[in-house]
Amino acid sequence: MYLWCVMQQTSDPVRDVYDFKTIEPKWQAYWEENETYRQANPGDDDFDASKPKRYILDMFPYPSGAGLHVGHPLGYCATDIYARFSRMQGFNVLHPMGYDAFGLPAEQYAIETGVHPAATTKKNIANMRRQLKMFGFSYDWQREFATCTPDYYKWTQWIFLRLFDCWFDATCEWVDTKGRKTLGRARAICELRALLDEAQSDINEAGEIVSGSAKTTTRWSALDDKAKDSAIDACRLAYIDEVPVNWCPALGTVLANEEVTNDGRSDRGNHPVFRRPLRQWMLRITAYAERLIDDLKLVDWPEPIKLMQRNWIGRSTGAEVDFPIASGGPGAPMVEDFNAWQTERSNVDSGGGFARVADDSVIRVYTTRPDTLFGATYMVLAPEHDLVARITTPEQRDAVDAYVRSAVHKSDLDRTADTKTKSGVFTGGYVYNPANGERTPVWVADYVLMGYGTGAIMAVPGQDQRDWDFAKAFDLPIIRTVKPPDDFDGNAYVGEGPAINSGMLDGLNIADAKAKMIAHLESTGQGCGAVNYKLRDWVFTRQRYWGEPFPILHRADGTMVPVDEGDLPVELPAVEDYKPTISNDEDHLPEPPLSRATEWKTIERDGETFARDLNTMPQWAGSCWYYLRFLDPTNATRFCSPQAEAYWMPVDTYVGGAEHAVLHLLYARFWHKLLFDLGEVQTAEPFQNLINQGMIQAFAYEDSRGVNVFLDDVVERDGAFYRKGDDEPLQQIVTKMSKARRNVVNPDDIISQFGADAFRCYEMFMGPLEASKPWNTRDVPGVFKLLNRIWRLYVDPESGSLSPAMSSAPADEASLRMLHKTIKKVGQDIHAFKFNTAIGQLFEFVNHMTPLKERSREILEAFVLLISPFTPHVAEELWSRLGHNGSVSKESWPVFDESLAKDDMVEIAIQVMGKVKARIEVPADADEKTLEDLALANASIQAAIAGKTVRKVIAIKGRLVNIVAN
RNA sequence: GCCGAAGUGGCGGAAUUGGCAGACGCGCAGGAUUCAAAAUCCUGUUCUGGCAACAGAGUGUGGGUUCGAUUCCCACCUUCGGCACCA
Repeated sequence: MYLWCVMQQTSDPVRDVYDFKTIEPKWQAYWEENETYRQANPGDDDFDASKPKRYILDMFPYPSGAGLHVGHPLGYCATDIYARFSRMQGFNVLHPMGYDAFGLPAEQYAIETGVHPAATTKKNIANMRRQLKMFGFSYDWQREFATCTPDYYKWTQWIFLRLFDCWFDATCEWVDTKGRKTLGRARAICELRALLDEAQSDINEAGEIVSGSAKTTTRWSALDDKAKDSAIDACRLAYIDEVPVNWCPALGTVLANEEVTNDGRSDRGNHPVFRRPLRQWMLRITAYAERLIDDLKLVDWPEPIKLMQRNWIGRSTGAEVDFPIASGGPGAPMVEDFNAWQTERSNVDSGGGFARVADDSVIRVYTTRPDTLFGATYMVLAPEHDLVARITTPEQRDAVDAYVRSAVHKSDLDRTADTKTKSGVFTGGYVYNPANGERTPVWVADYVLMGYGTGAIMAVPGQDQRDWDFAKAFDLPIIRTVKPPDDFDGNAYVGEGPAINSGMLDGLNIADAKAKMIAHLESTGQGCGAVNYKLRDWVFTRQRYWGEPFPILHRADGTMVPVDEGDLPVELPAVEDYKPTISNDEDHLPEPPLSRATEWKTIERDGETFARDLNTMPQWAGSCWYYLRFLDPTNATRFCSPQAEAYWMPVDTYVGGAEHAVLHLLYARFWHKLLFDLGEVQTAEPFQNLINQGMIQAFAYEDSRGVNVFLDDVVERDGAFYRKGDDEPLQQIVTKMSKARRNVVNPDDIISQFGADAFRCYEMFMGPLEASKPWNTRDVPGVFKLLNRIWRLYVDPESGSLSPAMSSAPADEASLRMLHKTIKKVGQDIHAFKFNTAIGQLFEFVNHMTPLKERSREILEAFVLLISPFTPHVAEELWSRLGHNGSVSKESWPVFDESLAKDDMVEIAIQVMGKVKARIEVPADADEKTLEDLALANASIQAAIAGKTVRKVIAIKGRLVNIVAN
C-alpha cells in the first residue's frame, strides 16, 4: 500500500497497472510477518479442535545446486491451491515443506573441492527456500527441516534401532487398532528369545520357530550362548548379510546398477567393476510383502501405481520341489537309490517329509508350474549357486569354472541384455525327477538368477519359451505336457489345455493338475506348495560419508550392540577428506570415508573397546518417515507426539512424481508398518491419497546433424523453425528438459518477467496435472493477460482508485448466474485436482465481465475469493483495495446457489439418423415427450424427414433428440 | 520382450464417462482505438468445396456393438514412462 501511494504521488499521469513486482514481495512479507499460514497443533492455545483436518503433502526436494526447475513447482502449485482452498473451506491444514538433504551430489562436490557437504547443503537450501517463497506457497515455515540435521537423523537412527530390535512373527494373528485381522507382525526380539527359552521351541536355518522335529532344525537349548546370539541376529528386521554388489576398487566404492556400463565398467572414470559379496545391512522388507500387497486395498491411489507396486512385489504361487542328486562331483552327497529316497521322504512320521531348508543331497527348485513336472528334461543352477562346485564332474570342471567366472564378472545388464541367445554349460551331474525317477542332466546358466526363488529351476522347454530356446541351443529333449490346440505352430505352449505325458495328471486342466501335483508332492514329502516374491530384502548400507551413521557398535568378536537410545544421535564426525580409500586390488575391501575419522571410529564403554559402523544409510532412510516429523518437528523426546500423530495422520493428499511410484513409496510404507506394529503410529498406511504429477517436458530443436540449438537461437516462420541468422531448418521435438538438450527453463526468469501468480496459473493451465506436457513460454502471456484483465475489473489504471464501472446496485441476473456457475465449477475442479479447467472457468468469468459497463461489486468481491488459491498475491492486493483488513486467505469459500449455478434454458440438438439438423432452445427441465414434440414440429426437421417413415425417436432430457427415419 | 499410460485443429488442451467434437488459452487473420506502434477491446478461425446459405469428411489405423462411439469390444501402428530372461 505504501509503494502504491508513492507511485501515485510521483508518476503523473497515474498509470496504476497490474504491478506484480511490487505486489508479490509486499504480500510475501505480510504473510511472513503475520505468520499467516502457521498451523497450530492439538494442544496449542490457538488450536481449533472443532475443524476437520487435511494433511496435504509434497514430496520434498533434494536441495541441489541447480535449485528448483520448472518441474518441481508443478506439484507444489497444485498442493498450494488445494491447501488454500481447504483452509477457506474450514479445514485445519497441515502443509509443510522440507529438504531431503543427505545425498551424493553434495558428497561428490566435497570430494572435488573439499567443501564440507553440510556447507554446500546449507547454501543450496537457502537458495531453494528463497525460490519456494518467491512462488508464494502457503507452507507452515515453522515446520521446515532438513533430514541431515542431527535433530532429525537422531530419529532416523532410532527407527533403525527398532528394526534392529525386532523380528517378524509371520504366524502371529492379531487385531489392529482399527479392528482389522492381520497375519504377521513385528515383535520385540526379547520376545523371540523368551519364546524360545520358555517353550523349548526349535529354530530352523531360515530363522523360523518350529515345533516338530524336521531334521534340519536345531534344538534351541542345545546351542551355546554365542550360537544363540547369532541365531537371534539372523532373525532381526535389520540384519547383516553377504550380498553381491558392484565393487569398484579404483573408486573405492560400491556402485548402483545404473552407474555400471554394459561392459562392466564404472560410468565415472571407466574403471573395472567386480561383482563380489560384501557384508551389508539388510532390511527384511520381504517379511512384509503380503501385507504391503494386501493393504493397497486401504488406500485411494491411482490403479496403475498400485499395479506397479504389486508387480514389483511380484507375488506368485507354485511349489518347491526337491530333486535328489543322482550323480555329480567326487564330494557330492548322493542318493544311490531313488525308490529308497522316495520311501524315506514319504515316511513323514519317522524323520522323512519335506524339510524347511533343503539338505545337501537335493536340488531344490521353485516352480509356478508344478503341473509340468513330467516335462522337466533338464535342470539349471544359477552360476552363484552353492551346489555348482559339488555337482560338477571332474571332466566338466574347467568348462564350468570358466563359465562361472565369466558370469560372475558380468554386470546385471550385460548378463541379461540378450534374451534370445542363451549361454550355459553342462555340469556333468544328474538328478532324479521326483515325478518319474528319470535321470535329468544339471546345467549351469546365467539366465537363472540367484536372487529369485531358490536359484535353481527345473526346465520345462515344452511350456516355457526361455527353456525352449535353451533346449534348442544345446540339443536337449523337449516333452510337451500340455496339449496345444491342433493349429498351434509356436514353440513353447503356455496356454490352457489338458495335461499329456504326465501319468496321473493326464487329462486335467492346468489348475487341477497343479493342485493334484502339489498334493502328491506334499503327501510324499518331495515338495510343498509355496508362495514366492520378486521383492528382495533391502540393501541398506552405503559406503559413503554424507548419510546417517549406523547406531551400532561392533565388538572384536563380531557381535554387535546397539547404541543406547540416550546416546542418540550418533553424530556424523568431521573428516579431512571425503574420498573413499582407493585401490587397484580387486580383493581390497571397501574403506568408507568414515574410516578416516580416527578419533570417532572406536569408542570405550565400561572398559570395553567397540568399533563404530563405518557405513552410512542410503538417501531413502530420511525420506521414509519425514511426513511424521512434520507433525511435530521440534519434539525433543519423541519422533512426534502421539497426540499430533493421532490428529493429523494419515496424509490425506500426497503429490509427487511417478518416478517414486515403487521404491520410495514402498520403503516408506514398510517403515510405517513397523511403527504401526509397535504401536508407535495409529494408521496402517501413511498416505491415503496419492497423485502423481506428470513430467514437464520441453521443446528442443535439432539441426540436420542432430545437434541441439539453444531456445534463444530459434525463430519460427510459417509453422517451421529455423536457426536465427543462417535460416537452417530445424526439427522440433518434445523431450525432457536437460542441459544437454539446451532447453532448460529457469523459474526465476519466468517469475521476473511475468510474476509468480502468472507462473502458477500457467503451470496449472497447461493441462491435466497427471499428464506429461511440454513447457511453452509462448503461452505464458495468455495467463499473464488474464491477471491484467482481472486487475482492470477492479482498478482504474488512470486514477488508481477502484474502477468506476464497479456498482453497488444489485447484480444483473446473467452476472449472478455466471458467478454461481464459477463458484461451483472452480470448487469442484479444485477438489478433483482439475486445475486446468478451473482456470478455464476463470477466463469465462472474466470474458463475461469485461464488456459490461456496470459490474456489481458484490460479484467482484466474491470473485477475489475464487482466484485467491490460484493467484494469492493479486487476490490479497485486490481484497485490501476493496477495503478489507486482513488476509483474504482467512475468508470463507463462497457458497453457490444450485438454482443459479445452472442455466434455465438450454440449447439441444435435433438429429436425424445421428446427424444434427437443427438446434432449439428449451427450458432446462423440459421432459422427453416435450422434446420429441418440439423436434417433430421443427421446420428443418420436417424437411429432413419428408418422405421418410419415422421409426423411432430417442429424446434425452437436456441433451438431444435423435430421430430414426428412413 | 513384458508391464503401465497415451494418441483429438497450426500448438497446449476440453468433452457431464455412450448423447451437439474442438470449452478455455496460444497462434493466426480482420476490424476499432492510435500520428504511429505497443497495450487494449471486438469479430473470425477443424478440414475440403462454395460468394453464400449449405454439403461432405473428421478424435492414430482397420473392423465391430449401438438410434448414437473421442468414450465400449477386437486387431494393428506410433509415442512416452517403468522393468529387465522372475522359473
